[in-house]
This record gives sequence, C-alpha cells and structure tokens, in this order.
Amino acid sequence: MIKPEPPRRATIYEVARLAGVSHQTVSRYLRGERLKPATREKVDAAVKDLDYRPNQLARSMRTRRTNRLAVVLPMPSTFPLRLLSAASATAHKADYELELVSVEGGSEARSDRVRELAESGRVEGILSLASLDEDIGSTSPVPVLTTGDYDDQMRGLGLLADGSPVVDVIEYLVSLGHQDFLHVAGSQSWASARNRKRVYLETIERLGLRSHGVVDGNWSARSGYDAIVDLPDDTEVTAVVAVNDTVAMGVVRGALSRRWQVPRDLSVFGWDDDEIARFATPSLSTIAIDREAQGRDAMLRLIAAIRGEPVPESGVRSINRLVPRESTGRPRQGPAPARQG
Amino acid sequence: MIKPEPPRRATIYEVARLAGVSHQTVSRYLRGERLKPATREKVDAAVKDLDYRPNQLARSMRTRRTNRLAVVLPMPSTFPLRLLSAASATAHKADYELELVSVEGGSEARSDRVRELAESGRVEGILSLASLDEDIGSTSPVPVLTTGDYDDQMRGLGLLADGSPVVDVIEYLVSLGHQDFLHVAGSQSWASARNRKRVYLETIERLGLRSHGVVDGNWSARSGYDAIVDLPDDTEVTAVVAVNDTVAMGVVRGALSRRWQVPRDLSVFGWDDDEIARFATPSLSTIAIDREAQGRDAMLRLIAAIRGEPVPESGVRSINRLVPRESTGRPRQGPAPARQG
DNA sequence: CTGAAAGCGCTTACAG
DNA sequence: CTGAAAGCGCTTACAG
Repeated sequence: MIKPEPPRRATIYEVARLAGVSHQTVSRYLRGERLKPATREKVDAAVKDLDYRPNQLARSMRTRRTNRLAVVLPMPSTFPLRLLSAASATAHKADYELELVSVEGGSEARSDRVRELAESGRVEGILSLASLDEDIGSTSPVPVLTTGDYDDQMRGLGLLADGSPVVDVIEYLVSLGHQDFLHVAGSQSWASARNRKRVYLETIERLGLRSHGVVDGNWSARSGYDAIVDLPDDTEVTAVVAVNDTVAMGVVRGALSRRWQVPRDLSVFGWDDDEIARFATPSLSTIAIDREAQGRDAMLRLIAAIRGEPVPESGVRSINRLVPRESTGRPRQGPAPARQG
Repeated sequence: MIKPEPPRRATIYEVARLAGVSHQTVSRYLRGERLKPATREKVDAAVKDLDYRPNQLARSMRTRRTNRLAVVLPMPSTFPLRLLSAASATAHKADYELELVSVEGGSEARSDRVRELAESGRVEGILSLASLDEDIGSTSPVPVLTTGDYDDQMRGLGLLADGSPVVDVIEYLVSLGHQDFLHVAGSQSWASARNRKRVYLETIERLGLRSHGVVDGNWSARSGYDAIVDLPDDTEVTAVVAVNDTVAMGVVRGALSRRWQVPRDLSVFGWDDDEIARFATPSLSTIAIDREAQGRDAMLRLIAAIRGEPVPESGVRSINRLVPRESTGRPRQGPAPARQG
C-alpha cells in the first residue's frame, strides 16, 4: 500500500499571480461579482490553466457558513434508501453537502446526538429520520426537521409521518363489504405508527365500524404473525390493516398457519409497496409511497428554514397512493376455518 | 420562522485568557500533549467553564486533514441500510465524519463523481457502494474502496462482492438430489452479479451437473418471473439459483403462474435474507449476510489504507450463512405440470 | 472596478 | 514545559 502524495492544489494567490491581478479580484470572480470584461477573461484563463478550485474549508472558515447539512439515520431501521438518496441529491443541488450520522438507540440517544451536532457549528441544519425529544426544535441553534412528528413542535417543520391514507384503506375495505377490522400497529415510539393508529381508530368510529383490537407491534413480520395466531377461534375479524408490508406478510403467514386463505378468509392490507410484496403470494394490497418526493420535500423544507424563507407546505398528502392487489377481497360469510385438530 | 442567532462559541484565545496561559498551551492540551499538572488543571477548568469545543474547520485548515470520508451510494439501488449504518458508526468511532454522496446513473457517472471528490481535498478516503472504472484506484490521490470488484484493482482494497457462497448453495441443492439448474443472474454491470454467475458456472462444471441456462436479469422480481415463464414446457430444470431474494420471489410467482408448486415442482434459492422473505409463502431458502460486519469491515479497511497501515483481510467469507427454508426440497420426478389450456 | 490590510481559529515550527 | 511569531486560504471591510 503506497501512501499517496497529498494532492497539491493551486491557491487563490497563484491564480492571481498568473492572471496579473490581486487575489481579492480572484475572490470576486469566484463569487460571481462584476469585473471588467478584460479582467474577467484573464482570471478565467488562469483558473482554467491551473485547474483551480477554491478551498471550501478556508471559505467556510471565513464566512462561517459550512454549507453542510446532517441527516440522522436511526438504527436499526428499514428506512427507504430512496428517500435518503433523494434527500442527498436535493441537498447537493442546493450546494449543500450531507453528513450521514447513524445513531443506535431510542429518541433520547438521537436527541443527544442532534443537540451536540446542532451546537458544533459543523452543520447548518439537521434532518432526522426518526422522532426526537420535543424541546429540540425550540432550543437548537440551527433548524431541525424531523420525520417523527408533524404538529408545530420542531419549529413547525416535521412532516413525513402522515396517517391520512388509512382513511382510504378503510373506505376501500368497506367498499368490499368489510365491517370487522383488526389493526396491527407499528412501534408506538414512532409518530408514523401513532398517526396511523389514531387515524384507524377515528375512522372506525366515524364510519360506525367494528374494531376487534389494535395490536401494538414493532414493525416486524413476527408481530403480524403473532397478532393473527393470537386471534380467538370465533373471531369476527375479516380485514386486517397492517402498519406496513412486512407486518402484512407476517399476517398472511399467520393466517396460513391457521389454514385460512387470503383473501378468501381474511383480507390483508399493507403499506409501503415494497417491491418484494408485489411479487408475494398473494400479492399485497398496499399504500405506494413516492419516497423520492418525500426525501426531496423534506430537504427543500429544511433548506428553506435555513435560509429564513417561508417553509413550503409539505406535499406528503399527494405522495401516497392506494394500490389494491390480491390480498384483499370480499369478506367471508360465516366463521373462519377452525384450527387443526 | 425565526432565523436563529448563529451559535457563538468560545475560541481558544478566550480559554487561554481565562486559564491565564497562552493559546499554544491550550492547543497542546487539546492534542493531549504533556503539560505541567498545575497548567493542565487550569486549562481543564477553563475549557469546562466555557463549554469550549475546538473549531474543527480551523483545525482542518491548518493540519490539512479533514477527518472526513465519503460514501458513494448508487441510485437507484436496494443497498442494505444496515451496511451503511455500520459503515457510519465505524467511521465515527475512528473520528471520521461521513459524507453521503448519492449518484444516479452508471459506473461512468459514479467514477466522475469519485474523481472530483478525490481531488477536491474534502475527504481523505472514499467508499463506493458500487463498481467504478478500473483506473480510479491507481490515479486517485486518496484511497478508494469499492464494493464493485475484488481483485487487486482499486489498490487492492475492494471486496464486498463475493460469489463463493454459491458453491454452498449448489452443493446443498445437490444433496437434496438436484442435477438440473437454472441461474437468474443480476445486472452484469455489478461485480457481485458477475461473481455469482461465474461461480455458478464453475461449480456446475466442476460437479458435473447440468445448467439449463443463465438468465441475465436486472435484480428485479420481474426478471425472475419472466425467466420462469419463458422456460419451455418440457424443461428439465428442477432448481433455480436466484441472485437475490427479490428475484427469487419473482421466480416463485412465475412458477405459480404456470401452476407449478414450490418446492414440489421447483426448488428456489434466494440471497440476502430479507426479513420479508422469511415470511413469504413459501419462505425462501437464502444466504443470510451479516450486513453490519460487512459495513464495518469495509470501513476499517478504508481507514487502514488512509493511515498507511496494512489493509486487513476482508472477513467477507465468514459473514455469509446458508439458511434452508421451505422454498427448496427434493426434485420432482418426471416433467413439471403443463401450462393451462 | 481593483488593491492593500486584517482576520477567521487553529497548529507548527522556533525560542527560551 | 511554555510563549511569541507565522501562516493555512480564503473573505470582508476599507481605500482609492
């Protein structure tokens, strides 16, 4: 392994000398200020000649702007990579670099890390992909956007979690004839899970339906599996609203273990439109989410906050789409098949 | 939206003044050099008093070390987040920050971006999660590790792609009685896909088995689906080695569309151990990968290269584990069921 | 429109 | 073991 020479880059002084101007003039050139055309040309030639690129570090030090944002990734998680990627691309487009900070543990651990980061002066804004303590928004010296809550905590910024599509899911199931529901929720430390559960309960109430339980799961397939296995023999549930596709897969699996067929004996609805769920058997009815739009959206809002511009409305409501597939159908008539033996 | 006051942090000079020493002494304190105990105590108190944290930017500017690494994320991709997270945690543990760079497009686009990044002086090393042009390793001023190739290109660093578990997969299927195989490969621009394909062909050859084709797919479930649907009516294939779980799900789905049962009429083997595949029906036999170990491994190797230390062997071979599940069984006797009609 | 001076907050020699 | 000087590569006033 050869340790390489540190790259030797031209400085603003060398460019100035080659162009026959002062380095201040080069600085103006770099920042796009007015120069006499003849001067500009000379500088331009020198810059090209030396393949000069300004030292961002020196610039940041002087301007006290780092042009850097941080994204906080909770771990473990199954966060969609596409969201992260869109956030990254959007940041770069606005000339920000993106620092990736992965944090194990719960929202306390994340919050500590975010506080430290916010006070370090290293970044101008922070996007957290999971909930934080509620007071961070008001005490942080830089804007913090979180996907974990969407009221006006967090300086009014957060909003990736949105339970409203649950309404569409339930109305769709009702249109098939369902009246008896079960919800397998996600971990209640997540706002998205709380939102979906809340909207589920509200909608059941509002439409005069019957909910036969809300199981607080942990986003895992196993939690879906267990929820079904634990259902009593005489359950009236005909439709399950699962908090995501993974859980829905577990639900299907649990149903099969009871010799129930999906959707003949039980309709199952997922969330996320994972590719693999499209090819599952049965394929999963689900909510398709435009992750790119989501990541872009979040980053644009963060950048607006940093710049002190009015923060745009989140377009979250328009990025969810209901996709009916094989796992949902008309409700069975009468009781579900009994257990083996 | 209130634009916050820029955070005002104490400088090394203020600490020095409060402690009654020179700022050079504080600098020594920060770098852990020897100080007279009495001096150290004074500085220590002042640092705590002012909640002083050194400005990394100024330090970097002077030392010309940025303490930053970049990770290049190809898009679109389904790269495991856990790998990214482990890479991030490992980098932080070694006092590096991690810059996330997401790049759309093929290896040319990525390579351009990596070259630019390497020459920018902003980062000390780069981990690319997908293949790059082969010459980058030798021309880059900073170490570049890629997951895309694992020979001694790339300054001998790369190595996340490893086809060797394919041997285990085939031997396992042979132990069940299979002799007639099909491989649905991944996109051949990925070294991991090329490796698996190569090892598949070698193993078939070595063990005197029959391969009834290699389908060059694109990592999608559809490619698996199509591969099966396109098989002739009288195919002798009894086992499919899919390049990953998603493709395997498509293979299962394709089999069902021909009224073949899995594994009765066809055994299907996946790769990745996606959680959702564990709960698929049938559950997928697969290769479980320790993504955390993989990410950690890659980052440790990159850091070693940066420090000019001998680069440790990759532990990749030990992080893959064969997990047999329901999608594989003994081969059928005689032909597979004919198509409908 | 352009140049000479000062300074961002550190670290690295160089003295003592 | 500690301090005074210089400098990393820029930008921001201040003159002209």
